[in-house]
Amino acid sequence: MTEAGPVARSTPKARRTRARILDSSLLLFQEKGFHETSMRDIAARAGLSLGATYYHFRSKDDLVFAFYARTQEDAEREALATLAATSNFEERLRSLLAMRLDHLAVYRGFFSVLANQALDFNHPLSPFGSESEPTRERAIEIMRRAMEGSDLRVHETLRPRLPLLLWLLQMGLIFLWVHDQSEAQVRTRRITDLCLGLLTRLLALSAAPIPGLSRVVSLLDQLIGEILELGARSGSSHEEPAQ
Amino acid sequence: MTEAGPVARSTPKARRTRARILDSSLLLFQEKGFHETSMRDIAARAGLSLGATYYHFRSKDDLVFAFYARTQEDAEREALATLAATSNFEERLRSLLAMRLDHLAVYRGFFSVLANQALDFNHPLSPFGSESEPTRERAIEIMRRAMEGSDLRVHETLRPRLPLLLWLLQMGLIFLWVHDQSEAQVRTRRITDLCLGLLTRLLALSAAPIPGLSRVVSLLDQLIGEILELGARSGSSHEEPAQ
DNA sequence: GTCTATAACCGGATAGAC
DNA sequence: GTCTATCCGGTTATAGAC
Repeated sequence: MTEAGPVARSTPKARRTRARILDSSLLLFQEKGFHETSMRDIAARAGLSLGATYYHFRSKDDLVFAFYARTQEDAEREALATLAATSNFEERLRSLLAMRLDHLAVYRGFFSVLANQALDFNHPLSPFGSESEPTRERAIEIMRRAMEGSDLRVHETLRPRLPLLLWLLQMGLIFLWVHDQSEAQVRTRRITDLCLGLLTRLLALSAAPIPGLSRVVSLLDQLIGEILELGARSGSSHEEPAQ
Repeated sequence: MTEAGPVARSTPKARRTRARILDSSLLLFQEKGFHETSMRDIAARAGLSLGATYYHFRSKDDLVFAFYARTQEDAEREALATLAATSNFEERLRSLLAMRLDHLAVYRGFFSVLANQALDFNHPLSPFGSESEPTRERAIEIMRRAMEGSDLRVHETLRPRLPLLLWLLQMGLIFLWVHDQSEAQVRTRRITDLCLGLLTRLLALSAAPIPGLSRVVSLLDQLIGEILELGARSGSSHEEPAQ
């Protein structure tokens, strides 16, 4: 697959034009929605021809992809600051999740379109797809940092899985938030709280001496492993750690 | 919103034409894939004009929807027979899940398209959306029957939630299966087994006298409740049981 | 080589005549 | 119920200006 981002190599002028197109499209998406905004609209708003727009962004989806990258960078900076505030794991996670949603709030309207294609792993736009890997890895790294040096208690088997799972939780919450029709998305806020309470209790329970539990933890660990391997070509469960 | 299924009210002739279009489209989807098949192709194969095709199916997606409903009816018959074979809950569920996948196997190739839009609750095609409610309710009812008269043990608070959750589990497995790149989708089979083992153990644990557990169960119950209410307009958590 | 504009193409969807 | 003609919007081809 070829370059995902810019078609043109970053000339100073090209960069400015690119930014202008992106800004125009985001405005239009907010005003009219994603589907309702045509590439012709975007080109017009940016004061360009349709062809020129396609010179800078290879597709309409590509605009969204560029937007992704832009917000992730912003979020990252704020996240690290948040972690310094407390070593309580639940608190850290709560801040992280709240911050992320606050950050995306302006775009919630057209974000729903993203959510649709998110689960198509092959779609270049998907946060789970290979094209998003760098962005995704950075987001997961944030979760690792949140665990690091916190008071988190959890069964040791699950610990290495946790950063990814926490990121998945975050994605899930974003997904719910996008679909949340309640006023000011209060429902998502309640759901987040419930999840946090549940999560910390379950993690704590996972470290407790309960008969039959180690089997459950082991099954869970295997399950996660299998699911992560789903996209790989072969069918055996034990393969060499291929790159 | 207007009628989802047939545009025309079932004239005997209309029904036959409709079936012919649906058959043609399924063949083409299997041969060439969903995206690669145009409505013009389908019309031609069915020996109709484009306009006539749109008279019977309001959109390309609607074809998939019709297909979905068709398989559901078949699956239902087989499911009830399966339940009679054993009263062991895990066994029942295992058969049900395996059967559903076997049933869909022929269409796995283009089913991935379904999976994409499945999570857009507003999309008429989504199994979670309001348009699919009748089909969905029937599928959930199957799960209720699987629990009924089985040896299932579970915390009483969770019992009423379970049919829906089991259906969700099934949907999740179908989703994974669609994306499963392993040979003959063996990975999905392993995942199904792991899920079943995990599920029965967790359900059993939920009924066990473990300190702190009732709080976890209650949180989980609330969480599920909130998520189910997500699409509703208002924001309070306690509303009258509206129709 | 960097950028822009015009004119198509293609496929989903609709209008309106018969 | 079925047709033909058309719209609309994402995308591509291409020609050429700076």
